[in-house]
Amino acid sequence: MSTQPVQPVAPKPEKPDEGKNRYKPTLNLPQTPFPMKANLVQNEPASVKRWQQNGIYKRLREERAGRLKWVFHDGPPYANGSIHLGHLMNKCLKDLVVRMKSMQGLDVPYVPGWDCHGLPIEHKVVVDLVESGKYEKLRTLDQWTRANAIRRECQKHAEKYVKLQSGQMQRLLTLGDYENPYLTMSREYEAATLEVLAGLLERGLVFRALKPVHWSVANETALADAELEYQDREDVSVYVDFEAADRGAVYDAFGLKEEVHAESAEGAEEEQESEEGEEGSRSAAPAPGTRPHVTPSFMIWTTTPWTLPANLAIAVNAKFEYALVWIDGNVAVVAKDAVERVTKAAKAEEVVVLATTTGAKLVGLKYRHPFVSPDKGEGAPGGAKASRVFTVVDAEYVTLEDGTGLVHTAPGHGVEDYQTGHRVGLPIYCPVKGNGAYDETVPEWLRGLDIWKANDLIVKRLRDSGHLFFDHKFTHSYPHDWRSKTPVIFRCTEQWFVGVDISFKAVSDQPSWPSASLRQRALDFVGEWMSPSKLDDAMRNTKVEGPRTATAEEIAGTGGSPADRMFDWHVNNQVGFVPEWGRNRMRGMLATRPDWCISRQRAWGLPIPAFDLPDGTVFMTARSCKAVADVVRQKGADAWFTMTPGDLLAGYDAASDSEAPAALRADPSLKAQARKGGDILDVWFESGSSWNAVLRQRNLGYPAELYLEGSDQHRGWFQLSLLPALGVTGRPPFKTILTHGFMVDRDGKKLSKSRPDAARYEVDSVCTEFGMDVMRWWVSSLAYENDIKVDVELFGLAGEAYRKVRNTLRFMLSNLSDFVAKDPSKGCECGGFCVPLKDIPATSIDAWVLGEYDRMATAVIEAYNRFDFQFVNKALYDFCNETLSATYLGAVKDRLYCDKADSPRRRRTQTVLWDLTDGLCRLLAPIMCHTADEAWRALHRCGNDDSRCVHTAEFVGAFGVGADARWAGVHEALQKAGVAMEKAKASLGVENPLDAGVVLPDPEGTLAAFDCVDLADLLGVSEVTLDPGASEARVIDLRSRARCERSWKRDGTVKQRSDGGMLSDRDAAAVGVA
RNA sequence: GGGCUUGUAGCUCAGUUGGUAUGAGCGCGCCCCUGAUAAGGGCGAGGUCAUUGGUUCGAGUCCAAUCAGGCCCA
Repeated sequence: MSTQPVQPVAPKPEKPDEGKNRYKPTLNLPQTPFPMKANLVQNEPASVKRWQQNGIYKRLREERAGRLKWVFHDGPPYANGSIHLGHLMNKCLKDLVVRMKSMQGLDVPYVPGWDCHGLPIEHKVVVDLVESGKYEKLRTLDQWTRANAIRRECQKHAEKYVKLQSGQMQRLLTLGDYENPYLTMSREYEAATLEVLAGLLERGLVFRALKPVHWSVANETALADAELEYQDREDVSVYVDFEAADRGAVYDAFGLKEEVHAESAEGAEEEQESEEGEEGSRSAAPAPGTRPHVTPSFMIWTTTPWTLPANLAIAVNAKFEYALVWIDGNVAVVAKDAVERVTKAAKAEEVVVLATTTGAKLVGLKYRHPFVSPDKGEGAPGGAKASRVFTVVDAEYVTLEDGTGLVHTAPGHGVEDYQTGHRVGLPIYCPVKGNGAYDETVPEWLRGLDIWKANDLIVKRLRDSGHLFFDHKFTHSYPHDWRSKTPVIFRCTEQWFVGVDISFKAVSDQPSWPSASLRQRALDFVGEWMSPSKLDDAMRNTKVEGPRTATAEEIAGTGGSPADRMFDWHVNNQVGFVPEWGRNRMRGMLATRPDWCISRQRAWGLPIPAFDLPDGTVFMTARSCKAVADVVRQKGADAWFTMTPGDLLAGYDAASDSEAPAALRADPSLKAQARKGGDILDVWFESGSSWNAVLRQRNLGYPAELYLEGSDQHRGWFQLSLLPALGVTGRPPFKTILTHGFMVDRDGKKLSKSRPDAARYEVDSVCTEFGMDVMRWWVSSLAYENDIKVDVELFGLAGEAYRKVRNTLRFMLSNLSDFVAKDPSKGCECGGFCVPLKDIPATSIDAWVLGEYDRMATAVIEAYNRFDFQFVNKALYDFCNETLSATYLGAVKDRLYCDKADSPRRRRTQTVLWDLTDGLCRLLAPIMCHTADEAWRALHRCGNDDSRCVHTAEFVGAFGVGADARWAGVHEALQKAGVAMEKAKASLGVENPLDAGVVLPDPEGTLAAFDCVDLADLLGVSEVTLDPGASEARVIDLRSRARCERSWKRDGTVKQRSDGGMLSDRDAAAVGVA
């Protein structure tokens, strides 16, 4: 225990004016049921419930029916797992857009949706089935029944997460048609997606081609990246010499001159004889810079010798330097920087670099395949021009980290190889069948052989023929099929594509369509980058266009006609981008994107309605696709798995379909013998069809005004919506694209799920710790176009700002407890205590604050319309903090408290407070939906049964009370006086402003037009007087003057009254004493 | 490695067509009020504008390179 003596606490000296509180009961002190503590955790869900019960979304749509339409379209999140902070921000930004447009009197439909198909769900479901042992049973079923069983499980999974996420998103206080969301797995949606596919087929944009995919030999199926497991595996690494077909050309490329001397003729003969190798005549290395009498080779490296039969090219990097090296009697081309590594590994003895050259010089040189002879019918059909001769090509992806800098290229067995093959016009050759055995196009000794067994055979063959420079076994990480645990291979399979460079085919209903390709059309609509000033001009000169359902003039009574201020990024028929640099980004991606592979070999998705005819032709036309779409609309995509081809095509008349295969047209009954294809559509095709499945199918309006997603969607949803929409409708599905950035941690690094405090960043957790209105305030404060830093500290900051705004509202409400308003928007002429706004003098402090509101609200609405929520946030905060809390409310406190309750001056101020609170709640409503509604309902005295709601109201852009233009000068003078007051504190010892008076200089007589009591109240002093002769503000110590016991002012009128109290004239009148 | 993009006070951000950083809010420090009170108000301190080089009479602003991040590709 402390032994320090306890100091007796001296009783506080009684203040001289003990009777200070004597008049307190006579004051009009603030009073309100609107609590300081928000208790958002309980109250927000209550608001959500009330909005749901009152059907706010539906009511809003009904009230706005006939107004100008503004269609926002939601990109579907994936129906898997709980939502995270990224969803929170994304959905809140969307909600801000929907609400702020709605509050400008526009009709803004918003249908939330979910992406339901796809691998992540199927994968999860199959893992669960395997773990529970049910999968083994499924294996015994046929392909279609098994798929159907898996699909049923997937559907249950998707439904579960749609429900979960829907609840979570509504907890974010977002407003939308949650009763009728769109699901990509619903029948109507699926049918609409197939109609998009049919539209593309009609224009001739869909085709079938080979593409390498990860292939499981064990299960004979294609695998997605998520289905790969990396395991260690021992393989053979081989360095193979591919002989040059024209030795002279190679030496020329290295700048080695033909040596002209006596033996040259003889030497030439020797060369011809030694074609098969010089193993017997190992000569000494020639001097560097001289041309050896040996045929050089291109040395490649591979760890998959089984792909060598499919070799169609050697790739080099044009930028690298390559060496011509003498290695123990052979001459090989190897990247200069790889020479030492390669020869050391092979323990070569004599290594001499004879010359070097750039990769660019090697491009176009010819080489011979070591064992494939096209002239014997081996190899790719039409692959080699002459016997065994192939070409060296350039490829940027060639590196020096492994191998020789020369890359064995088999377009049928690798993604990069495929792209290179595509680029230089090689066939996509894959001599390996689905079961992992070679087909009939390989050399005889390999035919029918399993590729893994062929590895050793090929190595032996190369060694025997002298083409093997070096080989060794090594262990590396290699992809395996997650289910069978067997190694996967790259294998070309037939896939469906949407071609981006195909000219459009004319169709009957749009005969005049230009034939430009999808890529060209997309680039045209994305357009060129615009400088900020050019963009500004363009926007100024562009009038709003689109599917008007009402003219701007028809939007009556929307105060200040927001339509006049409508801000449209969509100009010159080009898509608008927010931020503008998105245009460049998208442009670059469109310019370089490959054809779109739209087929997948899975069960959980929308089937591609293609059929194999008995003669082996694959058949899918626009009309057959539509016929299946009709079936899907009735029965869902499951019909594909349960119905027969004949039934699926029952509504299809092949005889009248000019696109149908000839055999089918001749004999339409063949369709009964067709076999259903096993491919499903890429899920991106489904979400990329939402403009049709949602906007057009539900008659919401097309195109959408805005798509809003993360910037990753420039490649994803934006682009993959744009392409099909252009193919089918000829127009982009959106007028403007808005992108936001991604969340990073406090150090600007990518967020990791394993961060130690991850639990605090769960959506549920931030909702409980901070409340959604705080989180929404945080979202509105973000510079969302860049990376977004997330940190609980920042949420705390948002919480403080929230409390500031809340307290400002509370203070205003608390001063309206005795105020009865009668719809001030109609001029306050009927009953109530409202003072008509037109009666407010321009020089009054009330006119000033209304003028400030007009300025703020106008700027805020403009900022809303350019999606600059950060500006909105700041403007609203500053208005609450500076204009109201620090300035106006501080100044009018005295009259609110001390004036007689029904004095005209007090009622005037209350009128203004009422209007400000009402207007402010509306402007805040898109951001803090719960609190704005809570305050607005408190203002309007809504009881529990009253369904009125701020969210169906509209913004008040301006009250139109002109404030005197000289107010700016007044505030400047007051600012200076404030600084003088600070100084006076020290010099005069006046600490309480009410103990002071201020003499303001007024050389031009400007201030004389204003009420000195207003000025005194703004400064917080007891009295302001003017001095036209002064140049600086002067502070006067008024402590010798009597002080009003009620208002504490020393205004010079204070004297003893009939009740014995010291009161000023105003207070005496208010209390009713003489 | 490529395309797009970010880097201004401790923190979040303004900084218009190049012309001295009047920067703003929060936080921090000092003070006032106690009739907005787990509130309200006033004043003040804080920055070599990521680094380096260039263009210019003059650069946070234009150009180039570098460093550290982000998204999408490879």
